[in-house]
Amino acid sequence: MTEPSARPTRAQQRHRTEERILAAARQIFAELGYDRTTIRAVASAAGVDAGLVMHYFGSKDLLFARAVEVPADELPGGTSGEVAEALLTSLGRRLTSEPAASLAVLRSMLTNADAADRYRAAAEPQLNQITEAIPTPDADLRASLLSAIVHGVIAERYLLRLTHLADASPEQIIDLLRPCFQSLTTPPSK
Amino acid sequence: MTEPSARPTRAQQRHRTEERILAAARQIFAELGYDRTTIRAVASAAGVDAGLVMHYFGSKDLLFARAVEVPADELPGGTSGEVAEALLTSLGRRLTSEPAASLAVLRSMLTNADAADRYRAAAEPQLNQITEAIPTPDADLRASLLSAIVHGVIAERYLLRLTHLADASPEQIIDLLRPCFQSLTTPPSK
DNA sequence: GTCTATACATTGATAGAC
DNA sequence: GTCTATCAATGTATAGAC
Repeated sequence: MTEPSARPTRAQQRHRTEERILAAARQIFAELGYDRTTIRAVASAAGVDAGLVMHYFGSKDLLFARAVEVPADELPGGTSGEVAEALLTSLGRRLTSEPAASLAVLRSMLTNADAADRYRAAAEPQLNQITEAIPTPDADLRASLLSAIVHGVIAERYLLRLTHLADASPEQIIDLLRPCFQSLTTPPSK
Repeated sequence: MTEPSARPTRAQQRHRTEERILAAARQIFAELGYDRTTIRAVASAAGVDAGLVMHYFGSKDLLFARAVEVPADELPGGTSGEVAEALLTSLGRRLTSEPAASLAVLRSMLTNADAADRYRAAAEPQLNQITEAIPTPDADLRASLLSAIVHGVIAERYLLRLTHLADASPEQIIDLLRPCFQSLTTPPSK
């Protein structure tokens, strides 16, 4: 037993550089997507060597996996109307400060099978929860459409930067989408 | 002047192989995206050599440009209600038989600046036409949201293959989205 | 016109020095 | 623990033979 209050240079130092590498990876993956991101670029941004990154994470795939792993955000269920509003607030949160990890997945989604799987895995519990709250036979399709809308808006705002979408305030976007979400979460009035 | 009815092996033969290469390129770009698509794979799929592809198109970028160039589909304008319905029919058409060129652009959009520009260029006239038909100050934002929804649905159906979205019939999707589109194209009833 | 051979750069990954 | 040196593979692009 060495003194417990001493600075543990070993594991602590490693953990710090590991976090630094992960932060750099998240940012670059989000900017360039999976394919265009190189180990060298990540290492350089983190101020370390490329070999060290490999030494820590084993491969580019594993680095990507570690960089984008994120606890699925909680989405409270409830009645159909409540779910619609919860989805809107969730969207609002993601429209104000979107974590780099989600953007990395979004951008890599279409070119990396791993990213696509991650996206699906993250979306599935959300989809199920939404599905349960919608009292129609086509609830699963409605939930999928809601998911598609959310991700379409985020993608075109953050990744594609369509001007009008990028400039608008989250509140404005949410207000415009509210009728959409309500119509999708409630059965036809017929 | 050689006999006009003879088979012009020169230009005609070239044109045929060029078209074969372009068809192969469209398909592979749509499947793999810009980055993962290699000249070699395109050449192989077209039954020719990689050098020939370079000889014809000059570079990978130019090949991509030629492969995905497509006349912007006409979107008739009109009143806000008519535009909503026109958008839905347009979406329905793209949900039944989507040309490979559009999918190639969609998949490459997030990783290739060229593809992103092409996407914007193709979307802009549509956006303007929609904007003009909506009689509200935030018409441009509404148009952008409509665009985001359309592309979100297409991306998750064709590229990500979310099961419920991939299995649903175009009519079912359109019917569910109709209220959304109407609420976005018409001013608040207030 | 079409294909072969190859130059040149870049990348992911490995082994070993400090 | 961190970095240098290097390997092997891949991909774009070029030059030239047939």
